[in-house]
This record gives sequence, C-alpha cells and structure tokens, in this order.
Amino acid sequence: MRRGRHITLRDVAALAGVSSRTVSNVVNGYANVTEATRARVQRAVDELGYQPNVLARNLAQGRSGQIAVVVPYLDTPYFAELLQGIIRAARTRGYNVLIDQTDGDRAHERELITKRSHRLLFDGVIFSPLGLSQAALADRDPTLPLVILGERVSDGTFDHVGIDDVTASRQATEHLLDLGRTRVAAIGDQPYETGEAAQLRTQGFREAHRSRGLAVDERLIIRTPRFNRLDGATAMKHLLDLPEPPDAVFCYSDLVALGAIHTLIARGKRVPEDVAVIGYDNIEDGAYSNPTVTTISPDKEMIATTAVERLLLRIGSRTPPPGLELRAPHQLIVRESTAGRG
Amino acid sequence: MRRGRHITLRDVAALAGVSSRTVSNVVNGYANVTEATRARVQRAVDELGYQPNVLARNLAQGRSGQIAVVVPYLDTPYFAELLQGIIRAARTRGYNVLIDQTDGDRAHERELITKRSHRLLFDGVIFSPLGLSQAALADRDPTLPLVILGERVSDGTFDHVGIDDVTASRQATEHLLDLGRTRVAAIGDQPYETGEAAQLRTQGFREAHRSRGLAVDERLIIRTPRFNRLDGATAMKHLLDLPEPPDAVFCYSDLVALGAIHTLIARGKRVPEDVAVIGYDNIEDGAYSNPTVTTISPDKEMIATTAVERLLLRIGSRTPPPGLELRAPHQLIVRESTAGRG
DNA sequence: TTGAAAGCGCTAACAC
DNA sequence: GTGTTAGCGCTTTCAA
Repeated sequence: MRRGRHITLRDVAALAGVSSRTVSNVVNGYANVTEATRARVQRAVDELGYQPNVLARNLAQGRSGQIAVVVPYLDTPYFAELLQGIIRAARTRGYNVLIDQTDGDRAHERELITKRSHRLLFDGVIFSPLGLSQAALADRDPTLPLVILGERVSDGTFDHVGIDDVTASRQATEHLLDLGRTRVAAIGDQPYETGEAAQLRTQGFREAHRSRGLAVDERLIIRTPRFNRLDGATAMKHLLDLPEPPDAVFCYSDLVALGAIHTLIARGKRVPEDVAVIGYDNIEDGAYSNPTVTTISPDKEMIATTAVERLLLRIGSRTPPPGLELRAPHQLIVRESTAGRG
Repeated sequence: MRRGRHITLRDVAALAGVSSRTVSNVVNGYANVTEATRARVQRAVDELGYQPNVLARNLAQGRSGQIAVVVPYLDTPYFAELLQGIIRAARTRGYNVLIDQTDGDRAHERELITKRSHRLLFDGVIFSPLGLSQAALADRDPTLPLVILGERVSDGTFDHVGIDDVTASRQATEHLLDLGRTRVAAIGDQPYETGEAAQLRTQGFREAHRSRGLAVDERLIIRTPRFNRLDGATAMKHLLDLPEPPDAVFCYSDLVALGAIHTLIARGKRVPEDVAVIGYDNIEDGAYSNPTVTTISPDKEMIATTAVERLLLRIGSRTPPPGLELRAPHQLIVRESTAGRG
C-alpha cells in the first residue's frame, strides 16, 4: 500500500542533522527553537518539499481537524446558504467541513452523534436535527462537542444558536393583521414531538392574534410534513377549497410561501390583493420571484459564525463550557407579496 | 491528550484470548477465521463495546475513506441538488464526503488539487472548476484520482461527466425559434479562457440559428460574470433598452432565467407573450415560479452516481484507468415561460 | 533548547 | 487459521 516513497519528518531531520522532535517543533511553529536551527530545518523542509502527513498527525493528536455539519436536506436553500457561511468560518479557523445529510432520518441522526467510530472523524458537530427528539439528543456521546441549530432548547450540555422564533412569527402575523386582513391562515404546523420549530411559529401566530384582540380560526392552521414548495402548494389548495378561504397566509418557510403563491396564481388569485403571503428565512428566491416575497430574515451570517466559534471553543476546552442559548437577530423584510407593487 | 481510556483492538484480543491480527480479521470481515473464534471474538467485541479507531485505520491503510467534492458555490441550487445525489451515492459505498467551496477562487482551486497535505485527507476529488484553466488542471498531483464535472474536456488523465451542452443549447434555441420568434437573445456568454461552459452554449445557440437559416444578431449575445439571478436581471435590463429588444431569450442557467423574468415583469412585459424565456439546469425553483420556466434538464441523479462510481473505480485501481468522457442524458422541459398558461 | 524513544491503534507481511 | 511483529508518520514525555 506504499504508493511511492514519501518524504517524512525523519528524512527532514536526517538532512538537517537534528532530531525529529525539533523538526516537529519547527513545522508546528512551537517556541523553543533557536533561530539557527529553525533556519536549518526550514531549509531542509524546502529542499525536500516536505509536507506533513495529516493522517499521522490526526492519530497522534487524537483529533481530526474536521467538524461535521449535519443538515436534513442540502438542497433546501436556507441550509445551503447557512452552510456556505459555516464552511467559510470553519476554514478561516483551520477546520475542514464534513457534510452529512440525514434526509430527516431519525436512525441516521442518532447514529451520527452516538457512534464513537464516526466520532473520531470529526472533532465536533453542528447539527440541525429534524427527526431527533430532545431525549434522543440527550443520550449521545457526552464527549462530543455539539452545537445545535434550529429550534431545540439547550439542556445545558450543548449550545443552541437560532433566532427568536416566537417573536419573529408574532411579528410576521401582526404584519398581516395590521394590513387589515381578518382571516389569516398559517401553513406549516407540526403538532408532534419533533415539530418544535413549527410549534414555536404557531405560538407566535397565536400571540399575534391575541395582541390584536382577535380569535384564531383553527381551521386556518394547516399542518405539513415538511417546509417545501410542494407542502405550500398543497396546503394552499386545501385553504382555497374552504367555504371561507383566508385573505392572508403566514408560511413557515419561504419555500412554503413560494408553493402557496404558485397555487394562488394557478387558481387565478391575485397576490397580495386577494391573498397576502408572508414567508420565513429570506432565501434568495424570494427576492426575485413574482411577486417578491415578504419574509422574516434571520441573520444567517451571524448564525454561521457564532455556531462555528462556539463549537471550536468547546473543542478546545478541557472542561466543557456551559450550554448557551444564543440568539441571532432577525428582521421583517416587506416585499410585494404583502405590500403589492410600487 | 488521552481523554479517558479507550477500548482497543488489543483489549478485545486479550479478552478473547486471540491475537490482534485475528480480531482485525473478524472486525473487517476477512475470510480466514473459524466460526468458533469468530464467535468468541465477536462476543468480546460486544462485551467491551469496541469500536475501531478510524484515524488509526486511516494511517495504517494510507487512505481516509473520504472523497472531496469541490464546487464554486454551495448556494447555487444546481450544485446543491447535485451534491445531494453525490453524498447519497458516496455513503452507500462507504465513503464520507468532504465539501469544499472555492468561490471560484483560482488560487484556492489550484491548491486543492496540488498540495499533498490535503491530498491525504481524501482519496479522490469530484471537482467542478470555475477559475481553473485546463493547463492548471494538468499540472496537478498526478496520483490524485479526479473526476471533473461541468464543461472541461478530459485530457485522458481524469474522467469528465456532463451533458452534451452544445446539443442541449441548440435544442433550447431551436425551441424558441420554432415558436416563431425572430429576435432571440442569449444571456451568459463568457468569451475567455475559463468560460468553456458558456462558450459551448453560445456555440449551440449559433448552430440553432444556422440550422434554421437565420443570422445571429451579435448585439443580442450578452456576457455575464456568473450565472446568477442578478446577472440575468441586469442583462435583461440592458436588452430591453436596445432599440430593437428581443422577443425571446435563451438563458445559460435557470437562475439567469429567473432574474431575467424578474426584470421583464418589473418592466411590465408579459412572459411569454412579449418575451419567451428558456433556462438551463431544471432547478426546482423553475417548476414553481410565476411563470414556470421552460428549461434543459440534465439527469442530475445519473451525473452524481456516475461521478462517484468512476471516482471510486479510480481510487481502487493500481493503474489508473483511461480518462473518459461520460455523457449523461438531458431533456427539454416545456413550461409556461415559453408555452404560456394552459 | 534538543534528543531518544514511547506511544497513537490499526493493518498486513511473514512465519508457523 | 492464527500469532508475531514491524510498520504507518507524527506528537510528546522525559531526560539531558
């Protein structure tokens, strides 16, 4: 299995006339080396074109220099945009990023944070769980540095980075109500164990109604299995078939909103005149669609950077720091789907 | 750096009363083990909860069990959808996927396929180069198994997987011409060294005109730095400001098409009545946008699977197989942006 | 400040 | 079929 002979630390040491220990010191930029030896070693390194073997270093150090990012779906624009930020942040800090896509599969998600064999492949994980309950999260490999994205609440053993979903959802709904709409629907509820994300949004939806002294029509809260275009399109059909259809819709993601708008237009409705639509995530699609989509915009750059920084801090700590709840800012971006053109 | 004491192969060997060699054989499912010893070893493994150390295995085997996928931008839906397929294909074959995003940065791209230190982190690379010229590709680490996606042509040392861009582009343009449109524009040309992808499409655009006996108006071929929504929106503004604007547009990506449509609608034009638009890539956005986007649909699943299979074949070969040109099928999908509603 | 040498945990060539 | 053992190439403790 030895493909050709590679230049090793020993080769450099031999050429420079020092021990491998010293070469290691030089290569890794440790302090205790005289300028003279450093120069000599450096010359040998250059001359031989030595490049350290990452695999060996990993084994010796017991770390891999990699972090894993685990998302349910890669082709969801929101995750793709977030990933972009995470990869950049990780690389500037010397870490590589291993990507895993779980398809929301509970067993896969479990295995990932449980098995020690995987464990060594990465020094920590940034995880956006979908199928995994809080309980399942809790009995993971306790040595695994973990940062959670999305809507879980930290149990004190990991950090959680996200925006304030309840507030954001309340603001989104209030925006619709303040437009004078009276029958506001919600698309995306998931009233079961792993649907925290959705539930927080529903909660905000309710709070908005309460704050404006209005009652919620429960028939206007639509459940969807995921937050996709198809989910939005299907749910919207259902809503339009109601005896009293809504005049506004709060969608739990921009994809859902785009799907809903697709159905509305196919059915000959005008957006926002007949039905106003608001989304969530501020993905780029929504800025170019017809109509453009009003949305809640989380600060993705900050979420990405914060997640990476906290994770690396965890990785570097002998004693794990306390699990924090970290809130990134968000803002309401008003576009055509609620404000109309011009 | 020893965080607690881990269970090693030796521990298992001791408990089972066999040598570590035998344990290794059992764990890796090699043939030469009696059923009796296998069972005994397995019991020891289970009892101790032994899990092999991947880092050590990597070092011993000189391979990492990882492949790298390098794309210019992760948040481009086309790449995101492709990546999804690649990750699935790799995982079912026991490989992890390391993702790298170059932002089209030439130096970064070069370093990735040149430095041996990276080299060991992955056993092969699936690469979608943007800034890298054919020449730069050629003087890479020759031992690195490589599969290229996109529009490079193989020089015989790597495989290239893609669709037949010239034919696809000709078909797209012919579709517009056959609609009776007489002033067909093209958005996305890149007449410089690293713009192969664009140039092939422009070539198809010209061939279509030739095949229909029409002349190309050079003013209708618009260059763009990238294939994004913004590029499409900007180019379309320029086209509409021409004395004789086009009545149809061939866009070199769906994102460009979505951007162009955005501008058209903002300017009060009807699509396709005033201007017909066709895109390229068949990203999901185009199936839900308003109007939906006619497009060239490459078989992404096949591209992903083929790329992974060829790469693993390369990785497993003592003598590198010849570099192949592999063509995935594509098809024209007609939607509202050229056919209108209903 | 530098050297010698013992790991890190696994694989695989070689011998029995 | 199984054991012995020498690596894989680096880090790092301990001594000097």
